[in-house]
Amino acid sequence: MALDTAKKNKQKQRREAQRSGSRETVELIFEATARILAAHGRAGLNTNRIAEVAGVSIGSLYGYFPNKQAILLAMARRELDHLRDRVKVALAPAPGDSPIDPARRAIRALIKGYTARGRVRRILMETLFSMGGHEEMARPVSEVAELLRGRAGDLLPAEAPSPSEMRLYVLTRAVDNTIRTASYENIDFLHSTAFEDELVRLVRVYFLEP
Amino acid sequence: MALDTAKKNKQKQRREAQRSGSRETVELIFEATARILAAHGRAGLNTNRIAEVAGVSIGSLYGYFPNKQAILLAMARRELDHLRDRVKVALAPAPGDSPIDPARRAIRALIKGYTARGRVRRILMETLFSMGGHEEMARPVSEVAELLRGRAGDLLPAEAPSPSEMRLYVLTRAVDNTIRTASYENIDFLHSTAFEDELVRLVRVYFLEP
Amino acid sequence: MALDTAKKNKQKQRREAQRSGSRETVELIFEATARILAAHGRAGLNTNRIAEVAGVSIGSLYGYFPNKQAILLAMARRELDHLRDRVKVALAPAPGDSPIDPARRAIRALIKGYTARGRVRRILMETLFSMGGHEEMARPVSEVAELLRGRAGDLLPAEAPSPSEMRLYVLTRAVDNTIRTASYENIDFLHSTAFEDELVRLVRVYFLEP
Amino acid sequence: MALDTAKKNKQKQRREAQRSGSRETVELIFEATARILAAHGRAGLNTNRIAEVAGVSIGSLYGYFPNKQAILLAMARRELDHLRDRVKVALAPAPGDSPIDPARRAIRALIKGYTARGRVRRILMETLFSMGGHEEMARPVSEVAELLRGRAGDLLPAEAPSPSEMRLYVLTRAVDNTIRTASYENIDFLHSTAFEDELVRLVRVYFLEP
DNA sequence: GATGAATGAGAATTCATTCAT
DNA sequence: GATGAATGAATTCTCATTCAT
Repeated sequence: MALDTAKKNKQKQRREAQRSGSRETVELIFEATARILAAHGRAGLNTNRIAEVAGVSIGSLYGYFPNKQAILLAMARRELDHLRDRVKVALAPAPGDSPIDPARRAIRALIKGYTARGRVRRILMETLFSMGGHEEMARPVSEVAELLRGRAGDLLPAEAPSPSEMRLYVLTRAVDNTIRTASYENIDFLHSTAFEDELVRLVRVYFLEP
Repeated sequence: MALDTAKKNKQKQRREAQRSGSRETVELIFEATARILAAHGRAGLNTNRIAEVAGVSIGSLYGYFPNKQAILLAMARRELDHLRDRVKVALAPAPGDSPIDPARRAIRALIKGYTARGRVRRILMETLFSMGGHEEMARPVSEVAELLRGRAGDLLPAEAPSPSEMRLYVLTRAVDNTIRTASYENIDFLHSTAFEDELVRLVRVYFLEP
Repeated sequence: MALDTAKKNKQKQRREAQRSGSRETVELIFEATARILAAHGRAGLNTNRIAEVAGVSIGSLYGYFPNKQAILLAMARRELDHLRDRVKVALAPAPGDSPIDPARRAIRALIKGYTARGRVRRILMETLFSMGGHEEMARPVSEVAELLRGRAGDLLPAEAPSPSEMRLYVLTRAVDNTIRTASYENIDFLHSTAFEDELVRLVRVYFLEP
Repeated sequence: MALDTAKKNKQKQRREAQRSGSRETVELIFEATARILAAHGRAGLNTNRIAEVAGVSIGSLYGYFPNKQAILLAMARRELDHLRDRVKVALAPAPGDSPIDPARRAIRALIKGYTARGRVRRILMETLFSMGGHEEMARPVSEVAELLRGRAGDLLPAEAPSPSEMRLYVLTRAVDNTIRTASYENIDFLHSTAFEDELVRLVRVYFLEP
């Protein structure tokens, strides 16, 4: 279903209504959705169930979200933003950093982030994905790539070539996707230092070599 | 419906597949499914529509597949196998190959493979994915990794270290997923030589550097 | 569907019965079901038809009952309870009773009860039956047998032997089933005094003779 | 398994060719139906399954029976006739019989008959029943009643009143139905001598007392 | 704003039966 | 007669969404 079919024309009586109730109700809905997703998968998710688990009336739920997709979408975006934030924090320069340290911290953040709430995360991403949210999914990684581009001077040795946009594209996607896939496959070395080292090595040689 | 909630306990008394006209009917069903998926997405797909477009009765359709999921699953597997086969062919040694040539050919095959039937492919993969087919999705890539492991002697210079299993894991996933994501995002340089070169470089430096 | 193949594993997230308008809606559904059963038999009964005749949406119907069987079951139980109540009332001691009078009244109640709504009753009992409700069907008769056991002192002459459990079993089933069968066969003497007398005699001689 | 079965079906199409193919096929169909009924109940029965289990093609099945009901009906009639025959044999005078002995033998035959193939029997009877076969179901009992009527002189003491038609009706139904119900309820004293004695007593007092 | 009963289009699936081979 | 692939009407049940209170 195309994104543009949502009845956005409806007056959004939600926004932040009373500040207190609104915020909490949305949170209850998110939590309920996550719980159902974790326990019963996407096929087991329906709005009536969400409302029930959230302890909110179905009517209220529709006061906060125009339709079911919107709930999943909002959650997906939030998830995406959280992880992006953590990666950005990891990439921030720290006193005593060697050039590769930020990369290592970012990789760690990704591994941790992708592992947490695995099933729910995956379903949310699929939802976003199947709604045509490709750009949206790519956005956090793009932002990180952009960040790296700006900090290339700091992160790379003077003699290293300034990375092209495409190179940053490939590198960020390679790292991000490899970790994501590994977490989905639930490989046994996912949390090993060796795996982290291997990814760090990928970054190092790919960036530094001519 | 998730696999774990499937009604497996139901009596499977359906007349077994492999009727006489099997081949063609199955093909008709696959084609119809692909066409509907391309035109209306996963949400627009229903068995009655498939049967109608395929020019087959709904009863017949259920003579060949036990349920809707099974159709998608079979298609997903086929898709996976096709691409894996193309990659394997690409990796086969050819006279006059330089060490990196097989990799380049494989990368080309992947780019071409992921681009073809993009939307349908994606939906099929999501289906497989959401049914817990993680292992299954990983299988083709694993097979390729295994193949590379066996041919390391041919492909790598004598002085290069024999790649560990983990290194092969990271490399194959990095390449595969980067191309996949790029095709989903439909980036503009997807079919450029520069992109291909960049990926070839990824393989080269990652394998050859210490 | 037999009880043992029922899909119990399905998520029962249906909004629980006892909605506000419950009483009337349930009644409408029961009436519609009875009407259809009477006119078209069990094979002519389907949930859409029930909803239509009841003037209720199909969705509402499923808000009150989890499936078609449940409707039939609830009706069967109610039918069973009604008749049992009538028989119990008939068995209650009345001033000026001769020892056999309660039995005669009970027999009358049974004949009347089994005759009313004949076809519908029969189908309901078959349903209950075919779902393994043997115990349930036997319950009302058992209760009556128990009641009789408790009142044996009142009902039997002092010199009569206190009836064994088995004797009560045989007697209650004999009477109940004979009337039931007669009503199904629709024999012509069903409402004759002679038939009633014959059954009364059965009770009398069976209880009083050594 | 599936393919194996299919092939076996094919090659077995020969075996007993001309001979009493008809007779045996019908038997195979009956057996298959009984087996399915026993294992999966009426809801689990469908013509394709019958054909499969019987090792007969669905087309053949329809060569022997015009529709599904007809199969059940024929089986029900056969079942009914079997039991009636056994009861008749039991009632036949035997040298050294006391007046009540035939009744006792008949009761034994009924208990045994109703216990055997319990579930299948029940479903067959329900089917016959729900198709309006009340008369048919009553026929065997009526025949027995008629037989008893003809033999009243032998069976009853000279001073006993000749039983009226209605009396025979009540007695035969009382005995038959009580045993039937007891077998459905699967009561624990079903096969006890006490139960048999109780029923014999029912017959005795009901017939002999004024 | 909240509630939750009601709605009903729509989807999956079944299975008795036919008929060309 | 036998075969079994094909048929498709019919049925159950779901669930996103609405709206009167």
